[in-house]
Amino acid sequence: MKRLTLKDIAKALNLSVPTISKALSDSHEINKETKEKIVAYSHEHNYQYNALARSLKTGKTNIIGVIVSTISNSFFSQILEGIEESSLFQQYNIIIMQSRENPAIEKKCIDILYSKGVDGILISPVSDRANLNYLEQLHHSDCPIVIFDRINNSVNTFKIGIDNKKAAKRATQELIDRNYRNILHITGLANGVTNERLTGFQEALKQNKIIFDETLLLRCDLSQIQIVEQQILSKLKELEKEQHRPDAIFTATDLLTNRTIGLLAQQKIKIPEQIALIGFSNTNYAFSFNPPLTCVSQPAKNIGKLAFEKMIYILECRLKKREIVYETIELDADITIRESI
Amino acid sequence: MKRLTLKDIAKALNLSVPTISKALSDSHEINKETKEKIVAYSHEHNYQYNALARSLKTGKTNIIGVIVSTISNSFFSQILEGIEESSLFQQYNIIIMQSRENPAIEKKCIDILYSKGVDGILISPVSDRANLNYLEQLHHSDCPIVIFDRINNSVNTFKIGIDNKKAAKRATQELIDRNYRNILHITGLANGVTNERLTGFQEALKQNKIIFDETLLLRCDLSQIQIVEQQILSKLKELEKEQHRPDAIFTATDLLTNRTIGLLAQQKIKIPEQIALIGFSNTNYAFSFNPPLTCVSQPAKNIGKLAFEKMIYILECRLKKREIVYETIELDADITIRESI
DNA sequence: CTGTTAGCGCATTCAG
DNA sequence: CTGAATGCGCTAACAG
Repeated sequence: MKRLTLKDIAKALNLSVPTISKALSDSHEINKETKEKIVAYSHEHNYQYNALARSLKTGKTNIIGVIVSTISNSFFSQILEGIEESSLFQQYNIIIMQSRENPAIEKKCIDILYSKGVDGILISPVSDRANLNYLEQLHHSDCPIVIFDRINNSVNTFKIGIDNKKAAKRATQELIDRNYRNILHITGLANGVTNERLTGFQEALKQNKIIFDETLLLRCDLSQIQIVEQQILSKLKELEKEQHRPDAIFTATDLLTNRTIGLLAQQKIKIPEQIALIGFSNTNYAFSFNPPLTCVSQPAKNIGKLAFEKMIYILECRLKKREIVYETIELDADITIRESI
Repeated sequence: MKRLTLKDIAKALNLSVPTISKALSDSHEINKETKEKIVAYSHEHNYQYNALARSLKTGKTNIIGVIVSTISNSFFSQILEGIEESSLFQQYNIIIMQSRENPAIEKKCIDILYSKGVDGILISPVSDRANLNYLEQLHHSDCPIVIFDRINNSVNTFKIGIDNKKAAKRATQELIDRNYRNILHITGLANGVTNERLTGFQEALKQNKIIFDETLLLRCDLSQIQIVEQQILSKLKELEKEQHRPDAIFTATDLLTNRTIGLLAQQKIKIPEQIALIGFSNTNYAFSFNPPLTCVSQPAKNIGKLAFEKMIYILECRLKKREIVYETIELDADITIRESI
């Protein structure tokens, strides 16, 4: 069984191709009875229009490309769910690609999406530099870009994320309010998001007249889980040895929070009695942790939803030749108090 | 800046469109120097071929469609990661869609993917019936199908999943070996996968001469999380009241495992001292749970990888007009022993 | 109301 | 080695 085309239907019903096309798009130009005949036939034979041909003709694919670093990261998968949900609603589809924290792969993803003729690209960029010029250039030609999550850059478009500094500051303040003073901050290697969180952490300390202690800062290489665990463990041991055990830990990413809680359990260090823990975490599992985790969770699904909606807005404006005023939207992250601090 | 086409390049270099086309695909027909000139120009101006036009011409999109029920479910997001990884390797791209456990949406997803001209579809079908005839029909025409995860159906194609009965039987046996006898099985409403797990559970009981007790079976409506929690709670209370508290729980899905562990903590029921717990769980977080969770975890990423590879195999065979012998591959699920039983 | 013509961008004949 | 002609399936402009 080969794929049915307008031509096939036209031949079968002794009509012309454009007539079929118009009938199926419910044009008022077509006689009611012929229309019904055509619709009936095409339903019966399960006609599906060829989106490639249509897009080639119309210049519109109704596909939005999405680039994240890792699909299975729960933060991103929640964003993706938000995007997918909105896209369904708007008759759009999405192509998802993974940049794997690698600028070269990211470039390739962008190129592929562009060659597929996506109507726009939603992206959480790998780095603060790398492909940003390229994205800017695309955005100002025929492929609009909306940036989410990692919004600390100069691209002139819509950017949706959270106020990381503020969220980190609040989390730190929660610890300080409970009289924790020696707070170990565990974060990733330099990148926009974690840097902002570090700043928030430091500001909270300063505001409370606590002097920032370099030894209470650990930067982990997040690319390999074993290295992360090893780094955290040796930091804990180092501090232990110097009789400088922190009374609380603030972890800057989901992964770090997760591993830290597991490692503390393994070392039989009781949370929060011996060390308190607050962290960024976007899993639904935080309440099942040991103990139930107090955490900062980002409105991930909503970030996805907003990013998608802004894209649609751009596409509409361009269609109607309307001026666009870009904004950067920083949503608030929730702090959920449970039992770990 | 408008998109560059072959025509633009041809005009700029005073050559014809076919010459450019051939040069860029590195055809031996083209003179080395002209080729270099063309390649240089197209690089400099960042030419990206129009995949729509190419696909329309060649009849191949190099896109594989993937349909899962929910992207953010960690089991599926791991499968997706496996698929994406393999697809990158093979120069394919994937379009991911969510069926949301709804046959009507599933049908729509299939139609959209077909209309986009995907070269094939990987799917974890919503139900054991619903769209299976349709899938079978597509598979035998021009859009091959590979089924993963929910493979308990009669479609004649490659099917990749795990042996659910076997895995459930092993998990149950682990409990029995530790002398738990009153085991509560919490599962979803009827579907292929959970039914098989139930069968495995019952077989293990039978083999150990334990009589299956209807009151120790709870079927939850997984579509709403609140309902799930309420159902579990009232079951626990009911059993409590009848002085029939189970000594162990076996949960059949990731979601159920997660909520159960949280609820038990909330009710101050100690695991495993008061009730032991083993469950299907595909999160990386199991070891951070309260207590670290003994669980059955499926080789999700590998399921995705295999499903994709089988699809490529089908496409190759069809191209070379080779006979295909379909198989159903049931991978083994690992049981990781931690501290909850 | 229906049909004719044209062209989206590309790859694939086949001439020259 | 290069170019002219053709068509993938569809829609849009126009003619009848």
